[in-house]
Amino acid sequence: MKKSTIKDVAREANVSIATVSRILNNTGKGYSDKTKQHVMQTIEQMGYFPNAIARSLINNESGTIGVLFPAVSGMVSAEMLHGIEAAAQVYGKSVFVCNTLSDPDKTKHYLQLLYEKQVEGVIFASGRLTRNFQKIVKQMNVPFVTLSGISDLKNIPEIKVDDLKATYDATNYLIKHGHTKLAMVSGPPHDLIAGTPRMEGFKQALTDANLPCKSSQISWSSAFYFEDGKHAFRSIMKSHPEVTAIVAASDEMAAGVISEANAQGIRVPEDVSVIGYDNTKLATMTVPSLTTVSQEFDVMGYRASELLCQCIMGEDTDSIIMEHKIIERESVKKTKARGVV
Amino acid sequence: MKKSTIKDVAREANVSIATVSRILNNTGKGYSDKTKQHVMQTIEQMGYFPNAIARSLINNESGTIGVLFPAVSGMVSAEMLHGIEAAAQVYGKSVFVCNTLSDPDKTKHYLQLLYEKQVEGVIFASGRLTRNFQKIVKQMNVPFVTLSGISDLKNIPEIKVDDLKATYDATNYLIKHGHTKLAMVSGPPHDLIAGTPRMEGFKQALTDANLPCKSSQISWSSAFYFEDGKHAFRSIMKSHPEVTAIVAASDEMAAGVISEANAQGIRVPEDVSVIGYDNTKLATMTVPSLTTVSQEFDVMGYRASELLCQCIMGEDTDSIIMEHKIIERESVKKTKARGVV
DNA sequence: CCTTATAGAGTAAACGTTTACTTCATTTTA
DNA sequence: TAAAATGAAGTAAACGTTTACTCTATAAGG
Repeated sequence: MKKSTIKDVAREANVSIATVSRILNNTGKGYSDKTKQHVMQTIEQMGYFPNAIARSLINNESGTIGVLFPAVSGMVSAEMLHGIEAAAQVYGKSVFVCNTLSDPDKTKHYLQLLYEKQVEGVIFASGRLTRNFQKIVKQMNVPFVTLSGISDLKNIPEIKVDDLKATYDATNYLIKHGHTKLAMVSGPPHDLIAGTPRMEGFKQALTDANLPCKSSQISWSSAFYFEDGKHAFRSIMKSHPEVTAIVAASDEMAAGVISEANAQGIRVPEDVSVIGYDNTKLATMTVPSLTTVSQEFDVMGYRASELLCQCIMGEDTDSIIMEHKIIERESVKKTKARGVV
Repeated sequence: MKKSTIKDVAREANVSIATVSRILNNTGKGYSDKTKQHVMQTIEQMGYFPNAIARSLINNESGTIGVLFPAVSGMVSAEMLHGIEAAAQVYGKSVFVCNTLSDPDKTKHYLQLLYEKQVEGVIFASGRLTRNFQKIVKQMNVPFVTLSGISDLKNIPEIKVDDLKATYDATNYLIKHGHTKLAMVSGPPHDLIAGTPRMEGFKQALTDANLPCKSSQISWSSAFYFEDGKHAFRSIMKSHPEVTAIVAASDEMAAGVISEANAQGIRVPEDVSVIGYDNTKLATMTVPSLTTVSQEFDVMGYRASELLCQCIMGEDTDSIIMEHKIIERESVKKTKARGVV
């Protein structure tokens, strides 16, 4: 049973296709109330739905946007995507998801695909938009937005939190609670998104507080996972057993720290305090629950999507630095009063 | 700068659009090697990319599939989506994501949207495809697949694990490890996907082992989250303090159980053993780490997507019951030998 | 050397819409 | 009452492709 088209409707209702089209688009002109009713009725009973592809072709508007993620598995991407989709819906856009696996070839391939599919804009999430992609991005000639990532290209709005500042604040939070022997478990230092800036924030906070700040106070791993946190904390404890507070570059790492501390008979927060980063659901599930820096990923996704849609409509827009805040739970202990928050 | 079309390429290369088209589609006929090279070169230098929308229109193949989730946030959906996208890519399809928020109106709206966008198939994930949707599904006339959900409609292949059997096995695992006083923390009993069958599996295992099985041994909540697990365990401990083992309907709930146990000074697994469900990443992060029933969501997503693409190509296919297995970690204690696994 | 295959390349219709332009009947205006 | 204005409705071109069909020149066959 072939799908019915506007032609079928027109024939069935004894009007021209132009009339049907005008009625469907509610132009308000070009038909009488009577014919409108009649046509609507035939449409209803035929179960006709317009073909969005044909529409796109002539209107030159696909009504779609593309989202590139390194990988959609993982809480962070999931929440972002949720927000992205929600905002897109509001603006009447559909969302194509793409998993680049951080592979430049795959990324380029997806960009081409999105180009061919005539997407009206692209959200580039959690990755680095390098010069490599400049050519295709330029060719596509549609708005791009980076979400929690970085762009080597000019004039691409960004939605992100200020990682440096957030980590600075996290570190400072520990200091304000009386801690003076701090260490950090971090991701890879060459990760310009979540590595470098967070490490930098940690160092600056220490320096500004006139506390010692040696590079050995930072133990980094190749990623931000649970196991990475465990290992990093283990090595910190070897080299700096005097430490009383840890800033972790992700909640997962913080959970790893807690788990390892547990294994070593170190109590959290009595012996060592831990502050996390991300405020994922996980932060509520650890024992003790995690004090952490909140990044509202769903909101970030929403804002990114919103921003993109506004760009698409030709409004001019600007980058958004999301606010962060510290969510206080149970993993940080006040050591001695010292200008408490 | 307008996008260049096949016409522009044709003009530039001094050939007809038909020739360009044939070359692009690699038909192998209708052009000489020389012209092919020449045309490819002009294409390259013009930065031309074919318009997939125009192609779709004439070929009547959109190259897209749609995925409906109650919400893409959350580990489970995220992993599924990852698998879905991966398989779709292999089959050359792009993926539209939709968040229904379990709202029937929204769901219907999305189905219509997907219909208009001419998707070639739909994956209905983690939800119930009710009679409500029968009409539109029929009209769409494209393959549907349910993923970890249920369908009231006939002839819709399903990809799921046998929840009843999996919970039966989980319960049995505890029994085999010498536990005789069991309880369950469950989701809502009217949830036909993850509620009813899991409770049923628990009961059957007890019955088959000739153990007492009163409904008070199951404490259920309205959802499957951490807090739900906490509360449920609390109420179990009130009514059945003798219990030595808990089967939880999700890892999050199990984490809640562990957390609550901790708060009450009950040791896991020494005093009470816990088995989870899902084998999410969370299962490795609890202290102690969770023994749990593995559902490989990414694989499930992949298989669902694969199945759908096969349906699209007209192959006939059948539902897939995924295997489950029990991942042994630290949250279950062997009480006394009794025909151990 | 003439007929017939063959292969390169072009023409134009089709896909399902939208929309500028036209036609025609009815109403308004002077 | 004739001219002008209005509004309903139709005609056909356009969007960027694919493809069946056609045309022409060259190669093959007798």
